[in-house]
Amino acid sequence: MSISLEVFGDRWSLLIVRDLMIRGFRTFREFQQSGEGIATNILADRLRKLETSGIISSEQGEGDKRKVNYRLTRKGIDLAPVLLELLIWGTRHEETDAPCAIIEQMAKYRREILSEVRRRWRERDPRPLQVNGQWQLP
Amino acid sequence: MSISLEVFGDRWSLLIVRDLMIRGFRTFREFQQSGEGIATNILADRLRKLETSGIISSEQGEGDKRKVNYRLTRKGIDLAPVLLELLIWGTRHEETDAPCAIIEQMAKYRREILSEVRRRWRERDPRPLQVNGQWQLP
DNA sequence: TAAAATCACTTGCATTATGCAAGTAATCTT
DNA sequence: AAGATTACTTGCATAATGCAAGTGATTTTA
Repeated sequence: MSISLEVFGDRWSLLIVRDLMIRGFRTFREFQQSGEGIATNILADRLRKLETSGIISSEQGEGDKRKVNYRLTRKGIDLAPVLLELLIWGTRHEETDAPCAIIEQMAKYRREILSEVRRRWRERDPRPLQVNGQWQLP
Repeated sequence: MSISLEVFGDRWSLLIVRDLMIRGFRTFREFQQSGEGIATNILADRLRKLETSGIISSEQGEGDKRKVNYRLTRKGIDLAPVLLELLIWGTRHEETDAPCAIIEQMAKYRREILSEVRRRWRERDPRPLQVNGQWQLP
């Protein structure tokens, strides 16, 4: 009934979740340089809040100990259907340059996309699922 | 690919959309008194922005000319799948007091809920679809 | 039919959040 | 050993939000 404000009441949090889920981001640096233009203090704050609310987790990078790897939790990856519907909606109503075929494809292959999102999460596959608008399905 | 910031980058807009979609809200007053605690200036601003971005429309109330009736546009009602997935997610992960049965029911009856949401929108049926957590399906 | 109430807002101001640039500590590379 | 990289923090200006009160158009009440 209520809507989680820690993810949806904020300008940046959902973008972070999306980048973890489909762009394969892992580190602070990747978020910072992604071109969205989030300030580093805000990024740090949002990562902290997402962790506090159980949507992401963090662990020190193995190998390079400076790095911190962020990852969606189970609760976080369960946002996949929400995000997918949102992307379909956005593609349908916002992007004027998206061909109808792509929209229909996304809607048609919901299941396949979702199962691939989940597979990559489970197996910690870091490859981005969407590369300039194209879904990388198996 | 991108996420609409006029709806999802903000604390209030999505709540307004939800209230239009499943609580059957129509007027300024209803939003204001809904208990969420939105300030009237912010409410006015968000309604204006949602209208500007084509998600809601407004018209003068017939009968009482003081009233303004807000309504989702086609673009707005197309957010139904997003919102439903979000409610399912929220019920599953936030509300500790929600029985599993209700979650399963929501997930199972996606289609029915969506088609009822759309029917009520088409026919301008003002009854709330959810009354204290219970879906009012036909 | 005049006064009070209702409705959808607006205005002014204090508080809070955000953005920006610079800085820091730990680790890693050269 | 010096410089670069990483994940942040800090200080401060700017923008957004919240609060209380006010406005004008209508509608209801006495």
